[in-house]
Amino acid sequence: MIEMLLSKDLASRFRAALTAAQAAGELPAFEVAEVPVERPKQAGYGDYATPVAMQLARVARQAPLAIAETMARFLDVPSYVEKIDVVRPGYVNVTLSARWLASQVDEIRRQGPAFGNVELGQGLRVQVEFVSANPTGPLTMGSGRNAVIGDALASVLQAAGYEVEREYYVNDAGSRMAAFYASLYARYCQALGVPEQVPEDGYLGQYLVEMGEQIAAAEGDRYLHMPREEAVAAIGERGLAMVLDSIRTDLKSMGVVFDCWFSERSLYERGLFQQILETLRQRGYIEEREGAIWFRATALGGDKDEVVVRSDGQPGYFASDIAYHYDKFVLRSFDRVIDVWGADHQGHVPRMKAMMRALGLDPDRLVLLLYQLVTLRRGGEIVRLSKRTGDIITLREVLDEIGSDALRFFLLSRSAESQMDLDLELAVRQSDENPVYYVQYAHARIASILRRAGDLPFAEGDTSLLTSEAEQNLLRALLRLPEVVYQAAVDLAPHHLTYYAQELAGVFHGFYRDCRVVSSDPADRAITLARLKLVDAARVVLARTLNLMGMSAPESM
RNA sequence: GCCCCAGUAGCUCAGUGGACAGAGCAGCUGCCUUCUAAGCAGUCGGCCGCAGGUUCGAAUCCUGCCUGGGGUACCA
Repeated sequence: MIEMLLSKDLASRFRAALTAAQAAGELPAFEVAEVPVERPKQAGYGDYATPVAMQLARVARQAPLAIAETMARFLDVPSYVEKIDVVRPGYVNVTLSARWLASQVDEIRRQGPAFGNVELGQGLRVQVEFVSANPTGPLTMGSGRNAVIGDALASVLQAAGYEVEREYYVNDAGSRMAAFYASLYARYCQALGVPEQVPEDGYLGQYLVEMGEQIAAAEGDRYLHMPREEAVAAIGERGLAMVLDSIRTDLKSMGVVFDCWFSERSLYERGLFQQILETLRQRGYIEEREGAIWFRATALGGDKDEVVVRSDGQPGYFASDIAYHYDKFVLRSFDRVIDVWGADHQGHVPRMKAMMRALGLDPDRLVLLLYQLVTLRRGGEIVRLSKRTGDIITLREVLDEIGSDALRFFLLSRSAESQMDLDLELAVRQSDENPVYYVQYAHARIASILRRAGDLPFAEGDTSLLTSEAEQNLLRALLRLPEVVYQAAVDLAPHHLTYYAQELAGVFHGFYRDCRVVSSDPADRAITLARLKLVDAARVVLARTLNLMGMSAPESM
């Protein structure tokens, strides 16, 4: 069974201590809220601390220090704690027992790849829908950030005890696709020497020229003999399949694999959209105006109404979104859905929330996770991106240049709401100094030590020998993973993993400096076995951390 | 105009109510006979955009302003 997080356990013990002190008449009656337990930034203040006494000073009408002392006196001190200190303004500091810390080596090794899991989700079903780029061309760097955030978030939520499904929403309907089909048709014609213009709002990228040539080479001019509309549709289908195939390939080479590819078009083919539209109409959330059909978002807290069916009779993107989210929540009954969106879609958030209300669903079950866009530079020069004009840096190009591990780490290492600059020249030039190698190198070092150990029976190692500062620091760092997973899952912020990974690697490198592990001196046998066991536990934790980030854990570098 | 995100070390960014504000890169000084120097140790570097306010305590919360990015009713 997975143990409770120490910080949560301590919080409840502090709370119980306050209540007990009240019952004993040593503290006045007041509402005891949740007790904050934090990790002191400064060394020397222990492993955990609570400032709760300062917060209670006013309501308890006592000096913070007195409250802290009283609370400490009534505290049921758990076996993993070495000592409790009450200090200066009113902090209560908790120091973990060295012996208990060392004993966790066995616990980590016992849990293996499951170490780091926490019970937060309790089996709740969560869908993470991400990437979902229009299949009109190759994936861009923006989709790369989306993929990395979505995939790592899904992994973190799984580790936190949720039942997670990864989904890609294929926008295979609508006006953008029509423009794509017409553009590809034009390129196909041009490849055969037939003059045909790419439409005004079409896609100008070079990749479409190549696709047109490929189709011409494979099929000859047979599409030219069809009625034009039929030919555009047939070539479009073919182009869609080609693009989806390349998208799938690119994502797979980043280690991103989806459980479900959901077709937008299917929402219409199944009649689901028409059905939901009727439901909303009956509920009074639909009205016709200026020849279009509108969703009355303003009646449900939205900032403005939204067109569902345009005056030309074509359903807009929002029409699909309504049916799609009905399908997610009602037909597939996900408890929670997280849509990962670029910040350029932020304007839709209020209407999505309004839509949830219109469907009779709790808006909080839908989370729109927005990430700011990536600004690409080449040597300081901003590279403007547009799939339509064809001025793009593809995800594939960057992957080929710096590799999946480095790209994932880089794109994951900033919080979603922070805009980020990626200088392509720098990314390539600094690749040797990239933190990704720092972290992976620690894993390779561990593997090297374990190889050196040969068949030494370190499973027999006596962990109580692991008392030095370097060993204890490493133990503390290893035990932080569950807390990091917990926090990343609560905040929906997988970037915490990258900072933890660097810290863990740093602590390990320090341990490596201070502690010779494999000694040839027979007198050192006991400490060698104990340290090998610790190193093996470090391997487990570092590998899990890399795995959660979707990165490889190399045995050698 | 209005709405959203950001503004923290030379650069890229963590930290969003608690103890002297952190990391990586860049700069400077040292460390390889010994399990991988893609490493380690040290050092330099900050009116946390500006001005008020709330609080025992503010980079963190509130108000106003400045700067950058994004959005803003029939594109997605």
